Amino acid sequence: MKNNSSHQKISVAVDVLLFTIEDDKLKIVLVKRKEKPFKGSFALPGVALRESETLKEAAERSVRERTGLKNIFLEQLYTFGELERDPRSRTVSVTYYALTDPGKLDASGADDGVSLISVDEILKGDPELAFDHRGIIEYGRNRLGGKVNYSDIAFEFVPEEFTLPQLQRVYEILLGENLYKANFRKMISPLVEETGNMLTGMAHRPSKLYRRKEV
Amino acid sequence: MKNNSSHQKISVAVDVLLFTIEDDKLKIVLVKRKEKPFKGSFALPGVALRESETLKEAAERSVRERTGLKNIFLEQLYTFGELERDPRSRTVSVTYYALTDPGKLDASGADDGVSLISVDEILKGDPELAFDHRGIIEYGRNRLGGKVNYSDIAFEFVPEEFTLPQLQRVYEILLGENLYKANFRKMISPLVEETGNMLTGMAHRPSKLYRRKEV
DNA sequence: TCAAAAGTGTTCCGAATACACCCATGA
DNA sequence: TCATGGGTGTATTCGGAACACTTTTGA
Repeated sequence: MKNNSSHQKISVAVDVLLFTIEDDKLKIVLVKRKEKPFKGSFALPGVALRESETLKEAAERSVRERTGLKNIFLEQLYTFGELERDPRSRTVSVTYYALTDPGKLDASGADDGVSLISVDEILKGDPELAFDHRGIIEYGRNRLGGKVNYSDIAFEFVPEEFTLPQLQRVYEILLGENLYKANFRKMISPLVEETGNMLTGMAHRPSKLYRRKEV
Repeated sequence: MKNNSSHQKISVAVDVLLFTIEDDKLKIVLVKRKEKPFKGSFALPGVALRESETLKEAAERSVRERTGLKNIFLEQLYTFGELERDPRSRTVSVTYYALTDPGKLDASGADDGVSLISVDEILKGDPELAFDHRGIIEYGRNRLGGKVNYSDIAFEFVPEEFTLPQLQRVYEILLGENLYKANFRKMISPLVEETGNMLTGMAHRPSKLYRRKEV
């Protein structure tokens, strides 16, 4: 950190990867660009960092302005600073990833121009995204996969009350592999407690509802 | 990432945590500040990001300018953006951590004003550091501890040829706990191969020298 | 009464843990 | 010959992987 009297012509952006799971698929919130460059393409929701806000506050603002969501899980992902990432000017992008269950997202009243897109499809190249955002999403997707096993992020994708089969599907989608029911339950049971409610109405045995246990 | 025609008065710095292990202690390279603020205090070596360089290139430059080292292990750590971190101006600091064995560091001819300080001492509060650099080092130290177990970073702290007891000490220092010799060897043996050389001159049985095996 | 998915107990296996012992050197 | 640390084999424990089975509902 040197004294920087000469003036930097470098912009700082904060972009957010807002993930959710819907229809058994990992999806991400993208916005359609209304301006050049990449007009009409999908891009990550992002903001220019203001002098009066921290990085995390900027990320929260980005989420709030596009989706109305507040108080959701938000962690810094990585900072991207390649030279040609933004054709307009040299821009460093500090990225955050946010997680939510689709219920909250539906209820929050998102803007028009906000879409939920399958991450798998994006990584296959369809649709094409603005800037280097596909690469950023790929990086974030990998981080998610790694974090499932040694953190509690999976709980962020389900409502407060959830069934164990629901939670297991979250793990399976994030890990990209199927898990054995009995083993999953043994692994997860110290972290959850029954609410006493049941989820009924299915054409099979009802499942117990659980909540996350405070540890 | 919004069109940012209005001008940001935000500086981007790149600071580096250059760790090494010397005298059985984890140490970090610090520089003594010659200017206000925090004149005379130790600080992380850092540079102001230039328009023409990537973040990683800036980190490499920071290491090279202070220590002469090139081609060492370097990974992004975190980006710090609290409002009052730098009293001069709003500064976002993208941090990297670098690892090296002390032999390379000695041989590289570091500047005056460059010191190797014990990380444990710093975390205890002595010496006090400039800016929020103590907190940054604490964050980096924790990351190192976590990474030891699922990556190969320990090898970065030893020379190309090393003994298993040396490598075990690296693990122990990074983990902060002692390991069982036999178990450590079983864990590490798939990753190393004998060079055929021995380290002699000790008042006990000589130890075999190993190199990292390409996997 | 049957399909479908929820829910549970038990075995099996391999890796991490712990322990016990032998080996080669300098002094 | 002894202190010191290098080096190795084996028993034990624990958690994850795999399997087999029972339960409860709607249709």
